[in-house]
Parts: sequence; structure tokens; C-alpha cells
Amino acid sequence: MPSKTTPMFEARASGQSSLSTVLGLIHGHRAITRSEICSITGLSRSTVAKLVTALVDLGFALETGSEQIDRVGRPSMGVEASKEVLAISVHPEVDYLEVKAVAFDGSIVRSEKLLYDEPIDTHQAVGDMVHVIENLVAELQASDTSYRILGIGVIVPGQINSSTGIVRQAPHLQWYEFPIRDLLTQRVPMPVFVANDASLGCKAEMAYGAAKGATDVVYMHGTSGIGGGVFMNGTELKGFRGYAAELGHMRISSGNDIDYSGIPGTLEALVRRDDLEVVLGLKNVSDEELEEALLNNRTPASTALARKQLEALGIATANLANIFNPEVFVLAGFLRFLYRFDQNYFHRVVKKHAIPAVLEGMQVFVNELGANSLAIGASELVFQEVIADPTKYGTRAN
Amino acid sequence: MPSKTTPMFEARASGQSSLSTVLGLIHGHRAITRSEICSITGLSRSTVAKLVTALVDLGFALETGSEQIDRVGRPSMGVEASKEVLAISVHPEVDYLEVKAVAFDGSIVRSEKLLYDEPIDTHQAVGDMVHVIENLVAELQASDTSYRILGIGVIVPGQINSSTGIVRQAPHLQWYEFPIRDLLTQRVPMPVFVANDASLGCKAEMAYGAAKGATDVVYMHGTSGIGGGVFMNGTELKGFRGYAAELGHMRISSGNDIDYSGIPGTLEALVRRDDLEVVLGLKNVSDEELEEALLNNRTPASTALARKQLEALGIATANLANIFNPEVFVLAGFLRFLYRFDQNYFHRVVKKHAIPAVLEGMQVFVNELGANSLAIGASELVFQEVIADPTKYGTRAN
DNA sequence: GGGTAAATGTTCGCACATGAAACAAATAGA
DNA sequence: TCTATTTGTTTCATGTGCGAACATTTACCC
Repeated sequence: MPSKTTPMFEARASGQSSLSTVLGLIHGHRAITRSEICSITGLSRSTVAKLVTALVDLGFALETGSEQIDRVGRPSMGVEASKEVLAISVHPEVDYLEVKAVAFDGSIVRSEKLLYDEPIDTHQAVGDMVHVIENLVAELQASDTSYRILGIGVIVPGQINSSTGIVRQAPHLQWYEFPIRDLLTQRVPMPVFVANDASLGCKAEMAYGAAKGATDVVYMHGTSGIGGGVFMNGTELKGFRGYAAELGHMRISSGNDIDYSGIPGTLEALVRRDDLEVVLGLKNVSDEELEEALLNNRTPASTALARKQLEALGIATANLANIFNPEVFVLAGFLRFLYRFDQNYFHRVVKKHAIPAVLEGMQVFVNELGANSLAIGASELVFQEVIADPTKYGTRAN
Repeated sequence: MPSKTTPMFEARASGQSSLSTVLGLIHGHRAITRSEICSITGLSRSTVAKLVTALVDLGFALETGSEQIDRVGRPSMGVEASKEVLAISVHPEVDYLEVKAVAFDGSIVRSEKLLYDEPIDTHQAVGDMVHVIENLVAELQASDTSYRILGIGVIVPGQINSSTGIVRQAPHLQWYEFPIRDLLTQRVPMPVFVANDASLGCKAEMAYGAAKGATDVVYMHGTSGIGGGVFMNGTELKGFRGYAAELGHMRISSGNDIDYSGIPGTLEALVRRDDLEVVLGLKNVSDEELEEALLNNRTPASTALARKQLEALGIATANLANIFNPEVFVLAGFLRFLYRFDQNYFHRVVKKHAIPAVLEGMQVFVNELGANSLAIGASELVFQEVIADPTKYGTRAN
């Protein structure tokens, strides 16, 4: 007796529960209509209605009046991500500590910054983080809005084991084998997640920036070294122990210049922000100043250096294109304006070293998101967890 | 009213339907007990019983008498993958065409080989494939066992777009932009899948060989060029258009030697099987002969060359370790004995160029599977499809 | 040899996610 | 105002999968 309903053993919608899927959609779009959810997920109207009501009950979403016009038919009801559900991002750097509260719809609700005149030790770093977080939480709880803070995402410029939450090395901060997650968890009553800065930048660009909508993305972030983030088929490349995507340490030349890890001929050894500052007669300037100087005061020496760096960057990009065949390649940090210095030259180098097929349809972008990109990425660490199991983090877990 | 049963909106077992999961387990283990299925999947005994019965009804599995002893309790019933469910692998090469019938339990049921004295054109290649396949099918259908042939997997030594089934380039075979899948589909009444040889070798080693049980694997296969296969978190790295994992074209040196694609300084340009033959005074020998000569007739010249190649291979391996942080690294083809020539030296080079963290727990293996590895990989193309939707391919799709 | 504990198979009923169908509601356009 | 279109709402049927109770088969102890 064949039936028109669900066939026996039907394959379920891609992996997670439908509740997660729908919550992910709402989060990703910030605002969406119920009918859009139907068409994207393929779920029926009745199911979507039930799921949305459940999410509203759980406090993750709000139903807004239908606003859309100009179309035949009953207008679909809008669903928005709650602005009261928050994650806290924590970003320790050499000369500052920045803590932000990011809402479930991606907006920044609060922001605190602590400046350091001199380097601090790990002990003080943790103390400061806890202190700033506690202040921020108190402030939020005192406000009129009834915020719900679900977790903390820590942005670390270095190698992290994301499953243990231990910082393996962050040369910049002089952190080595530093169990930051456990130390924070002990002192803050919330789940804590730790990730690499480049990985988070990539995540943010994919959610709301240059790589929006793309599923196969390679991201390179140039600060003092060069960090990388890779997403393939929508999921992050983590590797066996979580140390994957160390793109800066790729050896591309036979030269002997060494990078921060002592490896010769690597991308990071060849493409150095410091060298750009030197050739322009600058020291410790901001990205904005360096960009301004590089693009507008072109000298033979600076051009030669930029070209040399662009060649290395192009070779690395081609290698990564051959390896990953990405849809979008994002250049962030100082790579952004190094690329802009002469993007035609860069593309020529890439073309020379990549297999033609992998370049078909590949797009190179610079990062779109500015100062908040890392905070948004860090909030995603928390929100992805929430999306994976909404009932666990919801208000009325009845 | 809280209940002890499934909580509302419970997250379903990782993605697919339970029927797929269980069928995948049976396929992967060849033989497994119902209680093992329970503990691995977390499904209840009653559910597993129902699913196994369904799979037996569908013709994918058999229930065998319980054989296990030496344990308290009622012995669990064994479940085996059917030997009557088949996939056909087709492997065109320059000087031969090999077609095999692979059973759902991984065994090779039939094998046909057609030798060529001289290169053939694409038209003849397709004709020969169809012919050999038809013969094999007729032979199988005439046999006593009632085989069910579910699909064809084609192994191509070159770049494939796996979604369109077009061979972009296979320099060896002189195939360019060759829509092999559609051509075969038109003439053979079965689903046809096409994939790259290295990707299939990797798949097979993961299923039954050196990388068994690993989820994060990088595989390099040296024939004339160097092909690669990468699996991360259990899923294949395909990239945006399916051209990912072109590991041989990674540039690692500033040298000017070019590879098959005209790119200078790449792994493939530096690590060449031909060069090894030349330095040993050989020409067009088999892998076995070359291995024998390389390992047992060591001369200063061959040692110098092998070292040079091992250094390049080591740098590439380190780069890939930094990029992927794999659990297992598999070297196949002539890389297998190049590695064995001096594996200590290789490991020293890797260690020098990789970040220490990514080498923790990383294992380097040579391939374990021999002549049938590609056929098994090709059969997986078909079987994975079957596993994803068992009811579609089952016998009694009632 | 008989009893007991442990593990597994079997059967039954129930929970719940989901779709289909029928109906109600809200819009644009004629 | 009527019609077509689209969406929300309600109700019902179905299939997956769990738990519980009971049956079966083994090892082990006396």
C-alpha cells in the first residue's frame, strides 16, 4: 500500500534537526519570512509554523508583522533573530584587551577596551579578562532589556587546540601551552570557546562579509605573521588535532629567510609587514597609515618590495587554489592593501602557477568587515553551539 | 508532563537516516553483530532489529548465525554485507583497460583486462569499455548466483569534474574535455560515476587499507605525475568545482624545472619517476622492478637523486601537514619506495619544515592495498550512493 | 546438573516530527 | 466586488524510533 506521505526510512534533512536548521536560517539572515524558510528547507508550512513558534517560545526569535508588499497573496510573517540573546567576545592582544557583547542578530551591543602600556603576563591577562567580562555582564543585567548571555568566545592570535581549549603558542602574546579555556571556565559561569583569529575572521566574512553565501573559502590574514582559515563545503577545516590551516608556514621558495617558527622559504618569511614599513620609512604604524603610505607614496624601492611580496603571495594563492579549489579567496589585514597595490600583477602570478581549471569561477576579495569581524566570528563560536542544540540553551526548556 | 522517550526536537543521528547509517556500518565492517550496531550508533535494540530486517529484505545484508563465544549472555546475531550486490569498476590506462566486478563486501568477483599495443582514441576507448562491461554483465547474469549490478565507477588518471562527469584533462590518456560519464550512460543502463585515480586510492586505503579508521587523511600517489586525495573529517575534499587536491602542482622551490602543466618548481617537477629510472639505467619498468633496483642497487648517483627527491617530498609533506593537520599520511605508487629508500631522512626534512604541533600523532604510511585498491575505491563511488538511499536501490522497494 | 547473572532478541505500545489536505485569511488586480 | 494567489491554521495519518516487559541463550558458580 503505497502512501503519499513520508516514505519509509526517508533521508532526513541534511544532518541536524529541523529546529537547528531553521534557527540557523534565522540567525544567518537576521530576518526572514516563514515562506522563505519553507522554500529553503523544503519543510511544509505546518512544520515551519510549529518550529518557529517553538523558537519564539525558546526566546531565540521574534515574529514580526508582515511588511512585504507588492506581491499577490497573503503576506508571509517575518521572523527575526532575537536581540536579547548575546555572546561575549574576548580579544587579547599585545597592547590591548577588547571585550564585546554580540547579539544573536550580529549586532554589537556593548564594547569595552582596556589598553596596555607594557606587556602583561598570562596571570594578569586572565584576571583582566574575568574582570572586564564581569563588568560587562553586570552592566547588561542592570539594563532595561532582559539580555541572556549564552557564552564566551575568545579570539587568540596563535595556535589553538580547539577541543582542549589550550593555546599551544601565541608568539605575539608570549603564550605557550596556556590552558585559557579551563582558566576562564573556572571563573566565569558560562561555556567558553577558544579559536584562532584568522579562523574567526573567515567565519565572520562568510556569515556577513566578502564571502557571504560561499561554502568553499580560503582566507589569509596578514598581521605580523600570516594566519589562515579554510572552510570547505561549509565546514571549517580543523584537521586531526585542530591545527590545520597554518597557511603562513607553507614553503614556497628555496630561500633561507626564516619565519616566526624558524622554517625557511615560507610565505610568512617572504611576505612581511615589517619590511613594508621599513621600505616606507615607517615604524609601528596602523594598517590605515601603512595602506595610505604604500598606495600613495610609491617609490622604486617600495614598488620592488611590494612586487616581490605579491609574487610570493600569488604563488601561495595558486598553491592553495590547486589544493582547495575554493570558490572565494579572501585577503585580510595588510594583505588587503598589498593586493590592492597591484592586483593585476598578483593575478598574473596566480594564473602562472595554478591549474587553469581551479581558477574557473574563483573570486579573490579583500575583507569587507572591519573592526567587528573578529568579535562576530567569536560570537559564532557560541551561536553555532546554540544552533546545534536550541532546546539546551532556550528559556522555556519545557 | 516530562517523558522518558525521545525529547522534542532531539538532534538526529549525524545527518543521514538510520537505515543509511546501519547499511554503512555493515558495508564498512563487512561483518558486524547487531549488538555492535547498537553500541556504535546508539540506536535501541528494537530499532536495530527493524533496520537490519529491512536491509535483509532489501537484499543488502544477510543475517548469519551467531558464532561468537566466550562471553556471557546470549550471542548477538551476525550481519554480513551481501556478496550478490555488485559495482563495476572501469580503469582505462595508456596500455590497458581493466574492468572488475566488486561486491558489496569489498571482494573482487570478476576481473577482465584488455591490453593495448598502441594508444587508442577516445571513441575506441568508450567502445571498448562498453563492450567489456557488457560481456562481464552477461557473464555474471549467466552464473548461478543472482547478482545485482548497481552501477559503474570509472577511474581516470586526470582531472575530473565529478558533478558533470567530464574529464577536464588526462594528459596520459590524451583526453581533454571528454564527457565520459554521459557517453557511458547513454550506452549502459546503469548509473555511472567518474573520479580521479588518487582520490579513489585514498578512499580504498581509508576503507580497508593503511588509513583504516582514520578520518583525516592526505594521500599522495606517484605514477608519472603526482596525484592527491584528501579526506577531512571523513569527507572528501572536493572544492568548489571538484578539482581540489591537486597536490602535485604545489610549488615548493624557486627552481625553473616545470611539471606536466608547465608550472615551475612544483613537487611534480622535482619528484619524478622518470628521473629515477634514468639514474638506475632503466626504462619503462614496472614499479616492482624499479623498487627492487632503487633499494638494492644503491649508487652514489641514485642516492643523491633519491635524497633530492625525498627532500622535495618532505617539504611538500610538511606543507600539507601544516595546511591539513592530518591524522594519516599515505604514500602510494613510486613514492612508496622512494620513502622506503631513506625514511629517516624524509622524516628529518618533514620535521624541519612543519610546525611541531601538527606532527603530533601524525602517522606516515605507505599504501597497503595492492592491485585492487583503485577498483575498490571505484566501487565505493557506487556503494556510497546506494548507502545514502538504500530503498532506491533495494530489491523489494515496497 | 541446576540455578543465577548477563547479554541479546522480540513484541508491544507510545511519543513525536512531519506532510497532506481542507479551510481561513490577506493581498493584488480586474 | 470578485477572482486568483499566496500564506497561515487546524486536523489527521504515517513512519521512525524509544522504552518496557518478556523470552532466549550463553557463562559461571555451586
